[in-house]
Amino acid sequence: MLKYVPPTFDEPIHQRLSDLFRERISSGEWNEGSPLPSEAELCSQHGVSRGTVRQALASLRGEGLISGGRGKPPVVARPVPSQSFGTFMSFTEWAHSLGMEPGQRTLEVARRPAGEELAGKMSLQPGEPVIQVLRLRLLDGAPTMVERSNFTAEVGKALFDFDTDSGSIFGYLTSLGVDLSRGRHVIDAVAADETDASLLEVAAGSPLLRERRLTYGRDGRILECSDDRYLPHLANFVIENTRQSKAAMARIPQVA
Amino acid sequence: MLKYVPPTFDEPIHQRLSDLFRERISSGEWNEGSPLPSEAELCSQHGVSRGTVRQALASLRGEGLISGGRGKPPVVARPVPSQSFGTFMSFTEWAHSLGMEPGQRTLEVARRPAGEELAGKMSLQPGEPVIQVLRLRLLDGAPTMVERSNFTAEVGKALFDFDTDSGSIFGYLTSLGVDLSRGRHVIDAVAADETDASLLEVAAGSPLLRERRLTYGRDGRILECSDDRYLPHLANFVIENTRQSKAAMARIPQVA
DNA sequence: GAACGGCACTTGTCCAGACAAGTTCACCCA
DNA sequence: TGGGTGAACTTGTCTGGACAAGTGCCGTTC
Repeated sequence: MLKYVPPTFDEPIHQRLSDLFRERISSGEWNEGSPLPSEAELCSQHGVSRGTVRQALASLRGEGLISGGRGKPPVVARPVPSQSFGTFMSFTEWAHSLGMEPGQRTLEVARRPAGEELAGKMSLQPGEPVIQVLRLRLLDGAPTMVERSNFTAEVGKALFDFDTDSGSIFGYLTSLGVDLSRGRHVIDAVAADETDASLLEVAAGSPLLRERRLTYGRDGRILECSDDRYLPHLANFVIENTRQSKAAMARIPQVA
Repeated sequence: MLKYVPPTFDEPIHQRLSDLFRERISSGEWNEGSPLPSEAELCSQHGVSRGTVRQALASLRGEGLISGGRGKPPVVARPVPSQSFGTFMSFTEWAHSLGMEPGQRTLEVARRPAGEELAGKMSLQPGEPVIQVLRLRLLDGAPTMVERSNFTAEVGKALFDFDTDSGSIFGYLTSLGVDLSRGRHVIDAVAADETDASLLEVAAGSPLLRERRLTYGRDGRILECSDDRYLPHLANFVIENTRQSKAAMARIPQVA
């Protein structure tokens, strides 16, 4: 075994290794179905103990990136659809990840007192002010989604200084240091109302794929409550699950 | 440290421990926000080495069930919505998990040659036989979902010996040793056609939440291709994601 | 040429130890 | 009484070792 290599950049070795292995997989250097180097080789190449290599590999196994059993090195598993927090939460970032041009047309930015229902959803008092934004979102110039967002006044006031036609509210708030930390998404279907129909250029009553989202800050407070309505032929949601790993998703009987 | 306890039931100790810990969390014995016993206590209680305890805890960390850092024992994290493979894949199992009565009415079980499109989806030759099942699914007697399933002939022929009005095809095939191993689900919205509308007792054109599923065997072959259409006020999908952990889900631009 | 057995190699499990980094509590001093 | 320091305790990281279970290849025998 080669000599001990101390951690650099304050990151533990096992994390650096797992990051490196992830990169090798995503770059195609280690491609689907191909075996990884043996543990002994990895220990030798990186000058670390077997336990450290195994810890890095365990992390990849937990993510479903590799699989295998005794006697043979692990192989790279089938890619599982997943998206980073930012790509999933931000339409703009999503469009860019597709190599498509995001667009937006703002219909309204308003400060209003929250009604009973909205206040309940956002854990606010009825009448408490919220900032509401209504936008049409486009992909490569095609109307794709109607977005109705409600932000707490504290967070949303910054939007009066932001050109909501320029792009991602998620990205802008994040750049201001707003810690948007967790999302909860409920997916269902609705009929296009008059506003939806007009903006999306479909008949009133057409089925739309609806995603209702609550976005939480680090302290668990709800910062955003939104309702996005997609043309279903332009956007879907895909998920995979296996016997070995639970999907962090559930089918629920009624709207929360 | 106490003496070595050999594994029983062919399951490694670390897995037995992580299963036990999961049970303690889901039963509420270790409830949200409360710290776990220290590693030293767990080692002592279970008569195992610290490495083994840490391996079990690492598994729970990877699932997001516990979190924490140096100097303090981990705490139980916020519950994340998730469902087991069986509960997500099987309407019957899902209903039972809700404490609701599942029901089904079979409209048809037929053996037919696969058309071009279906054959393509199922990696079959056009004209190759498939077994098609059309059923209405009910929750507590209320029409909830129209299910159109297509099985390979090899798997689906068993259904001619099964009373499809009695319950879960997924459960039945599994009991026959059919290894239904992985699912891929695409979620969108469609307008109810005449059949849907009539079965679900809604107006034609009403928005339905559609889940299209491919079910794979262990060897990666597609065994089932189905199209489930839910009344959106009776069933939704919920998912949560955080900056720390990717959701195994993606928004995609078009139907695969 | 095919089948079987043995051996070398591989991964999976579990143990033990050491050290670093972080937390908490008790005691002492101002 | 309050604040600071040190020690005990806790988790995180890394090392090394041993043994079991599984794989694959090579050699020998039929």
